[in-house]
Amino acid sequence: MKASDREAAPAGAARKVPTQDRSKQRVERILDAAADVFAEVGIEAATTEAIAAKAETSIGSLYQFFPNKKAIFYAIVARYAERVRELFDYEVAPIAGRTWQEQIDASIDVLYAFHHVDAGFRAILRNWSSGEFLEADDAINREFARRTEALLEAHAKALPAAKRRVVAEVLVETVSAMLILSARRDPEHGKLIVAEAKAMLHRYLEPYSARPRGRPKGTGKKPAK
Amino acid sequence: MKASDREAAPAGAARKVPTQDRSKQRVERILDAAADVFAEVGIEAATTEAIAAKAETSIGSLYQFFPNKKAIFYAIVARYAERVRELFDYEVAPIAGRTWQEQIDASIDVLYAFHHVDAGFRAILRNWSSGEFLEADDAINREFARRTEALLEAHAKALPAAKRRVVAEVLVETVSAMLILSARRDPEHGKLIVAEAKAMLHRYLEPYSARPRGRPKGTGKKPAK
DNA sequence: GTCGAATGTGAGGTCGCCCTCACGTTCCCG
DNA sequence: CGGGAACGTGAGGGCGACCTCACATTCGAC
Repeated sequence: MKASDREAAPAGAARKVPTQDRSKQRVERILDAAADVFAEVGIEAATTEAIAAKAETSIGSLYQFFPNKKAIFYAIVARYAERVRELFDYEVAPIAGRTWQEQIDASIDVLYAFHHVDAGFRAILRNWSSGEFLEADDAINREFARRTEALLEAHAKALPAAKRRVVAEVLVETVSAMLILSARRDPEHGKLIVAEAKAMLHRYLEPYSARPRGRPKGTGKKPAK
Repeated sequence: MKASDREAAPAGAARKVPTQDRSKQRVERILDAAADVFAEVGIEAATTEAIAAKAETSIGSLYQFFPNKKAIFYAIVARYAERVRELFDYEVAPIAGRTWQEQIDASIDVLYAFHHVDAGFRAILRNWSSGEFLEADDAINREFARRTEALLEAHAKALPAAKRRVVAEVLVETVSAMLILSARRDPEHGKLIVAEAKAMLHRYLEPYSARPRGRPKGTGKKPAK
């Protein structure tokens, strides 16, 4: 990807949309391969030839469905964003009977597993370079943050509405950073990091949490204020 | 920078070292220009021609002192690492009479200012792509973490030695993430983020801090354990 | 002032990468 | 089974980026 591509096709310019099953699968294979290649060598250094090769198809096919490399990138981002949305809606949604600490821990565990299942994900999510791509990263995290705000509204009764946005941003960005850090270390140490991150967030959010007095689980210590 | 550069000169291969003042200044100008260009368009998309143009010199001169683009990149990383070391040694070092909370706040403020003074810094520090460059980023943060460990040893008496490394890593990575996030937002909102980050770290570190009982500033609540 | 070394220059060689296009293959509908 | 549409292929055009090299300029010691 060269600097001069800056003004290339907007996102998914005029191209065939696959109608047959065969080609739908091919498109999926291309996306999978692209995610792998991006993760391995970086987005800019990834070549369409390498992607096609890994997808076991020809460049011609690749360019039949994607107008250019950028479009492939954005298609992957869209796919990830969709997965993240689903994850949030089905896995991170609050479960009745959980304490908010358990809720946090469970959410982090879910995201941790997601990061580790799809090696491309964590690479794509953060490890790109120029401003244009950072936009996409930020967009995903903003979406995260928006949904986190909703969770805060439900759970963190002691948190004034005006501060919700900042707190949500800080939370999302911290969790992202911790998961990425943890993925960079060996699994054992990575788990320590995740555990420590959980502890940090517990202590951070404690003053914001609604505190129905006299919970049986409580340690007996009083809330900070 | 193409994928095939992977095996290029190790870092600073055989090249003239500047002996005259004129050329020393030129090398500095090239590094400054390169930092700017990297920050603007990303590392991979940056071209040696653009760097030379911004440094108001010719490509020929550039290649007289640097064997290839990678070498320029690593020279910048080394320069930044050096500045960060100095920052840590002279600005983040503990000051007698400060509470540990004040120490944290002051350190973050110093790093915040550093990030904002040198626009290239924050861009370089995180926004690069392929694995090779991530190495360099991680290396800098490991160095940060090592020095933070030393600070923890001095300040966080309640923190067992075995946990120091994880805590230092979590701290460094969190601060990095928060500063980068804050730089992505407009300055006003950015300051809110920094303030919130400080609050988070205060609460996080509280149980680890040495707690000479009966401090006048204390809220009276007992540490979590 | 003289001369050799250090430094500066930029047109152009070379190469890798993006993407096209003309042609071959598979699918599907009646 | 026939024909048209969808799909698949890969050699190669074109372009831009890295880096070289032959030559020009400046520096500094004597």
